[in-house]
Amino acid sequence: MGLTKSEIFTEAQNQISSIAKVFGHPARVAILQHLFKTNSCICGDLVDEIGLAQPTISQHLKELKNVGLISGNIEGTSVCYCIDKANWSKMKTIINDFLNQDVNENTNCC
Amino acid sequence: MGLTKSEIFTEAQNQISSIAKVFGHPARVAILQHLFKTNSCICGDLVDEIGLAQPTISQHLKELKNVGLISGNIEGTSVCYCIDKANWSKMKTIINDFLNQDVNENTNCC
DNA sequence: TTATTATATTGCAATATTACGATTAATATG
DNA sequence: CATATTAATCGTAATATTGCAATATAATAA
Repeated sequence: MGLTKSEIFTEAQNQISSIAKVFGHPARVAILQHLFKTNSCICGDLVDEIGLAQPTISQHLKELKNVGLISGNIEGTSVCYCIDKANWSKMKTIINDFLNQDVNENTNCC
Repeated sequence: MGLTKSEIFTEAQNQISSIAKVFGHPARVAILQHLFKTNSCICGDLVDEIGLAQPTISQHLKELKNVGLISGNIEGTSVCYCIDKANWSKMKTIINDFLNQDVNENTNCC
């Protein structure tokens, strides 16, 4: 197997998990933090910042692009990446709604 | 390869990603939602609720236990699971701090 | 045109994850 | 005790992910 049975889950459950999955690798967390920290578009210096090979960084950037969290603008021979603010907000709402669930103190048994 | 290079990332980055990784599968999202919804401990009926085999559910529960998000109490021949509220709160803070980063509007270029 | 530079893609090896049947361990119940 | 019930563990097959060398592509510079 090794194949997630997405069909048996709700769209919301699949959405939450696919967003979370993207955050589930330290390189992608580091890339996002760097994009936030510099407050501007970042190109190839991510390879120097993070200690991974260029194709590996490129692959992680692609995954971040696929879920829409970042976008890239071509600037001469380099590409300029930055956070997609609108999608970041949407995503934040989805994750927050999930995290802010609360257990009912009364009926809990452990 | 296939081995994440955790050594090159900060402890915080690794912590964020390992929490997110747990949410990165719809079955675990569904399990947590069910534990919240029922407001009480759930045992083997997770297997009926979610459409996965018993060993698979057991494996996902183990991962949730490993990061401390749930705990299980043995009750006769069955096991009673519930959200670990204290750890859930701690985790929520860590993820929220990451999600609430904001880009500086002024210096953004895309 | 021919470099040069920067990023993407391909291909592949190593490892991880998902899922489940079979089995085991522990506790109930007759 | 024998047997059912419940959940964990083991073993394994299928697929996914991570990482990188090699190569391709695209844009600019000389």
